[in-house]
Amino acid sequence: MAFGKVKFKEKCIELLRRIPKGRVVTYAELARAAGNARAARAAGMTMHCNKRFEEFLCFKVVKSDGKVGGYAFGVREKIRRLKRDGVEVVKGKVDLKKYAFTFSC
DNA sequence: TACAGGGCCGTAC
DNA sequence: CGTACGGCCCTGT
Repeated sequence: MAFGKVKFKEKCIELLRRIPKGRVVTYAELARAAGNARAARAAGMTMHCNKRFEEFLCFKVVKSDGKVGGYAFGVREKIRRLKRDGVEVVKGKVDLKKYAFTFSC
């Protein structure tokens, strides 16, 4: 809302765009990179509300447990996009050990 | 300014 | 491994 501060939302977008192909990040990591490690919840909701990101990169964001979580267009679509990106999704979950990406890297 | 919603997280049992 | 509880945060009206 404020104009002076960098919106958490905008920050998330920037981060999402930095995610390499075939990689995913957790809401926690995203929120953390955005500035607040505890804003994981808000991070996901923020995207959902906007659901108009550059290319709906929100599909690259999953839960800390590896579950794909939710998606504005449906989990089904989210999984499809992840697979198309090279991320293997099994039982609605992703191997964070393989695809988890950190902005600190 | 205040309220409520929400795609969550981490811990505990 | 699954469910349950509480807590933290951001955005929109």
